[in-house]
Amino acid sequence: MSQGGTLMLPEHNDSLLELCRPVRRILARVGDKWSVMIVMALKGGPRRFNDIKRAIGTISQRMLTLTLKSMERDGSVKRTVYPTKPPRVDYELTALGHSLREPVERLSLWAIEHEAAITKAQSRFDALDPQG
Amino acid sequence: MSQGGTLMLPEHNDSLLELCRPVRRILARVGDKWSVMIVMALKGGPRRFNDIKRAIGTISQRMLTLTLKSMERDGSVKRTVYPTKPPRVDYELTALGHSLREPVERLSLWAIEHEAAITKAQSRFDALDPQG
DNA sequence: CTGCATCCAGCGCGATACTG
DNA sequence: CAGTATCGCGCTGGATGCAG
Repeated sequence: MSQGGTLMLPEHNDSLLELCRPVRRILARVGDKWSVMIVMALKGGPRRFNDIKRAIGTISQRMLTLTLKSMERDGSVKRTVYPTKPPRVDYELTALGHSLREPVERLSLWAIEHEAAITKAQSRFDALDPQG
Repeated sequence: MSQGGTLMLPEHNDSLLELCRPVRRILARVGDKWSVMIVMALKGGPRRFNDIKRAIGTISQRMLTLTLKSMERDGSVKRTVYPTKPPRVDYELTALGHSLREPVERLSLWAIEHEAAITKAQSRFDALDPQG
């Protein structure tokens, strides 16, 4: 679905807020500190653990492991172990993971487009409301 | 921008990950526990503080205040005080706030569409990996 | 190379009580 | 009705060390 034009969410009644729970669950995943970076890093195809780690640069090993595992649990990342020596583990987006890319990139574009406006609004706000 | 078809984010090189920082900042906002629910609640027009609170139902007064304030700071919510007695305060989405609705709803639709698949993937994963 | 366990600091957020 | 202040718990996430 989500064909061409209009979006089909209901108006602001309370049943809408019921819908928000799964949405929130997902957004919490996507909005956590690293998921989006990982989606981006895996955009071009399979990558190895330390390759991803280097690409992101500032992520700790712990958080990379944890985030990858929860994304694997969600079914958006596939983990493949090659029993070589030393071991090699590849991660890649599943179909579900790739389908997530589009809305995520849309939100990313929004963020990039409006970053300046937001920063400016914040400065203005902080000027009027010194440490409020 | 974000005209019709394809998205224009760069491929998975490292400069992309630079872009991720502002994106992450925004997603952290959007992905926090309440922002989306508030965007949804304000979708139809201005609402009063306790009206929003009732609509969401489970939000604490503290978090509603804090989230509204940070959204106001971001420039996505406008706060209007009517000096009546008792006081009345309306909150509404600004143009920026409304522009956020579209990508947020897109992600919401994704979440709704794929919730079942995700839940199923999680069950399957948990079955294979008992409390791992 | 990959990835788990442990320890620990910080803050997100809810509960509660109080003000104009 | 709208908003602030305080307290406390639990989770997030970084650092470090160990193991296959």
